[in-house]
Amino acid sequence: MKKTKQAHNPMHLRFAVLSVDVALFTMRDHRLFVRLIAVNRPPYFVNGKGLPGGLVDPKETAEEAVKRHIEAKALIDPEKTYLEQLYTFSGIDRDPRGRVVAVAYTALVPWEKLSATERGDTDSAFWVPVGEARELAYDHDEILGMAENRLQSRIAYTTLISKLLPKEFTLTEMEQTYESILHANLDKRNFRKKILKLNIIKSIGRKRADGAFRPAELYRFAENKVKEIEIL
Amino acid sequence: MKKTKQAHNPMHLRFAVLSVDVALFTMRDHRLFVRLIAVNRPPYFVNGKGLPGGLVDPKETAEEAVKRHIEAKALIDPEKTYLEQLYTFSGIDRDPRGRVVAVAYTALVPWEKLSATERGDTDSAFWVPVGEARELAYDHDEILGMAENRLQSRIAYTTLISKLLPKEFTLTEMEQTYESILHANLDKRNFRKKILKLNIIKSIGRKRADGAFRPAELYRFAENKVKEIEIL
DNA sequence: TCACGTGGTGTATTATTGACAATAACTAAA
DNA sequence: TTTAGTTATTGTCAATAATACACCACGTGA
Repeated sequence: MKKTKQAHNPMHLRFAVLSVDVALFTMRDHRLFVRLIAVNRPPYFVNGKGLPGGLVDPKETAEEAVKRHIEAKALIDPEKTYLEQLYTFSGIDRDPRGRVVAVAYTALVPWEKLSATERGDTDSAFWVPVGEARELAYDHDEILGMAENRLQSRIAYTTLISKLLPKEFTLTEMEQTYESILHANLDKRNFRKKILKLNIIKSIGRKRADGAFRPAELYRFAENKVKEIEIL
Repeated sequence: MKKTKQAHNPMHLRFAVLSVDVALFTMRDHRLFVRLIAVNRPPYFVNGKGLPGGLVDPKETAEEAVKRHIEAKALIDPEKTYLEQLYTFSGIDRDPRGRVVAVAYTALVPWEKLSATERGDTDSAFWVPVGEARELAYDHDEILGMAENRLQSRIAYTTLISKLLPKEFTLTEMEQTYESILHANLDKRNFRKKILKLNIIKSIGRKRADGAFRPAELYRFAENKVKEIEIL
């Protein structure tokens, strides 16, 4: 009888506050950074930090909400980012303000695509090396950890790395990006052989001179779409 | 000003109806089946079918809600199933009754674990071969399609198959399960070499006589946990 | 004991991986 | 112009893994 009564409640009496949170990553001189925002709500008054996020409006999808909050909270143009849904966190006490279910997203953006403002830090939004982003508000440590794990495994069997690299890049940059995310060293020769055989990137016939040494061949991704291929 | 006003609305005015849906799979004589339920709500009156699911209560997590609905709607003991979150669907018009956000799950259960009742079909809950489960209510075709895709890719690089096989199984059964899900033929000798080298299963030293022919060695999984290993 | 049907195994070939270091290209300073 | 300094680029060999492929083993029941 209890169950039946619940099941017959009008829908508007059943509600959950729905929110989105996003782990927005970029690769800044071979280190992975995440965009954090200041959290100044109880009980996170003192120097609180957390992932950008906020509520979902009744008339927007979760993805639209993420984009809106990336713009408003992270102060980054959402159109520059690549979004993937990560996981939905529905723990009852994950937010001290009440029942809030969060759909978490991972977002990637190449550092080179960002404007000077977007690269900068303010009191309310700032870039932090992933390794130093700890003790975040709510369950954001868990969300960030899951985002990092997922990123690590997905770059190994998809072309996701293309969403962190600039349009034109060298093989050394590509290799360093992998090494930084995977916390591993790759063999230069074997890496090049493997990547070139996959036909996911193509030389654009130009070189980049970056100092007093041999310039590196520039490449770009053959497709814009993220494909599922065994890379490493 | 509009944005500011929204942002300051009290939380209880921002709501979404949160629901869960589940693609519950089992492997019944080498074919993948999914559990469907009758859907008799407008506009799905005539012979409507859909995935089991329902609303999330304010005091339960999404996973608890899935388990509750697996029991109540699919008429299967949820403790027998293995659950994985699939994706959250937040399309504004996905449910004609109003705004309903769905957290979709995949559930797996070995056919051998089910009771006679659970194996049976009623008017309101029944097993259907995955290939024949089409034209479902709401966006359940999309959810089921995504669940099937995810299952296909995850059995290739995790030990997920263990959640579809009975406790004790033969190598032939294991191979047929892979073949059925992947819609592919595997080489018997190479399959056995590969699986045995991975050390994910161990012989239990007994055989199963299944007819007038040589009995097959029985195996069981070494670990209960689903591990991420390259299998195929 | 033999016919039947499934279970179980080995080998040879090819493809892939992984470990390894020398030369090329360019700049700037002597 | 020569040289020193720095990064870019390339190939070989050995080991391992992947693939293709066919026969005997084992148990049952006629």
